[in-house]
Amino acid sequence: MPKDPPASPETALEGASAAEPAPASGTKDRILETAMRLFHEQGYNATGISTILREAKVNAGSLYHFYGSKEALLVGVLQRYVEMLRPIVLEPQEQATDDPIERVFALLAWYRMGLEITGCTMGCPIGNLAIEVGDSHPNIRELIDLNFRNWSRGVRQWLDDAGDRLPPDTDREALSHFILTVMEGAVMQARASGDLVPYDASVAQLRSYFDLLETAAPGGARSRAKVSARTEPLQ
Amino acid sequence: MPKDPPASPETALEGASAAEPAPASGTKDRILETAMRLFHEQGYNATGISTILREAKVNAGSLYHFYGSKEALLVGVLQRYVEMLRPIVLEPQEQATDDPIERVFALLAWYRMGLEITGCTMGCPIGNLAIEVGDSHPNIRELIDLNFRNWSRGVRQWLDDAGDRLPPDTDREALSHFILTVMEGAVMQARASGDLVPYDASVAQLRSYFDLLETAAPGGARSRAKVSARTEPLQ
DNA sequence: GAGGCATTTGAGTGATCGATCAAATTATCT
DNA sequence: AGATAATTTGATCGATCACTCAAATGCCTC
Repeated sequence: MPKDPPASPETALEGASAAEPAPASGTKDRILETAMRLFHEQGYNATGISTILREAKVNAGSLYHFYGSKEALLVGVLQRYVEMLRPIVLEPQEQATDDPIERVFALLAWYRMGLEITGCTMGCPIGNLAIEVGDSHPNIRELIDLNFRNWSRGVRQWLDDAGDRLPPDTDREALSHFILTVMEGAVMQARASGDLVPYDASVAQLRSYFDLLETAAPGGARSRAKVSARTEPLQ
Repeated sequence: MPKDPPASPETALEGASAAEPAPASGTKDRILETAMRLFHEQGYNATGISTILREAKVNAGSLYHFYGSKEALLVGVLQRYVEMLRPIVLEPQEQATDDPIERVFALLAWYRMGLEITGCTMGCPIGNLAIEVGDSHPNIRELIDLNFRNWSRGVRQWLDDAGDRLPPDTDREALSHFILTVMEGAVMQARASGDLVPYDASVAQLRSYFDLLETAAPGGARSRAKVSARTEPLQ
């Protein structure tokens, strides 16, 4: 059973503020968090500096004192996401369950919660930026890639932890990329359709894939309780 | 063996122009095709009307004679994509192979070609718009969704054609959404990483899933030639 | 409390945004 | 040819864009 209900994706961001020893102003953090929220809600290009200034209650000079340009602000946002990945995204799932494979699906359920709360309007902030500004400047693309690679590496650790529940020749590196692929693609489709049906369908297919993999693993076909009839070995 | 090499995703667009009885000007088409290309290359928000005007060699008044606003132009682009889906995207794969499941992977190989040609800088134009402008206005979201639903429906037809090569209780509707999910997510990751590795990894995992499904199908484990060791029933 | 540095103020920069419109031109039809 | 409609021209609109900067204010140390 779950140990601890993880915070929703949309409320989890605030929790990362008080981590550092409160370095003076707070203005810089307010700018960063406002930019993070607006970039997520509206996208990077659609978010004007003036909107950030208004919502963060900051003057233009202050923003440009801390961040030399809008792009530098984006870099700051992406660096923050790198910092937040483990404590906000991965660790809550590790708290939620000890089962390494269930952690994968707990993570997918966490993103589902983000979709549900926003009525399928806001997707993965990194994925959004990957598509909108992914190839504008090299260091930005690399920061987005870093977020993705860390995400996949975290999932990959879980897959490694699953041991012989997966077939020994399973390409766990590829499988971890695949899981990120499924999450991002499913979120995109949920936003386009305006409901969670395609998201749930994709997660269900991924679950079916894992069931088949576990059935094929040396651990045996009986390791999991509810394996659908179609995953039985030949009758 | 393949019957006919399908045109690449990046050159296929031009072929759809001469379909109609050449209705006068050509200006409208030139505007639409230029907008289609620029939205794909740069995104919707990052593309200025002035750029479209310059590259299409058209004056502002002409554009606004045909399209009342930038958003109306986007609607025109999305409608064009709806028209192009079957002749440009789906039918070439049906020409390429008769095997319904191989058509799925031929389609994925087609998108891979688009990534390869552009050096992993341009993704799926619909997916890009889904994320960037997906929830700006309802009719736009619906047009994007229409593109996705038609895409999935086409794939779903192939899955139906596969008959008993898939387990009878397979949720083919969900599986067709899943395939779109994998394509879009894999394209996103390829753009972020700047190479095709995560794309190929995701497609390989999807292939592995299909192998497992086919093995579990009543048609039997021996229907396909090269099934990896891990897909064997219990040893 | 004086000096020095970080931060904040907020008016203002030129550039570009999407969009407008009257006039000129071209095409279509009688 | 003449009338009517469709299309094209291109200057121009106000709004907003990302951004600058000199001056004012706060904060810390000595």
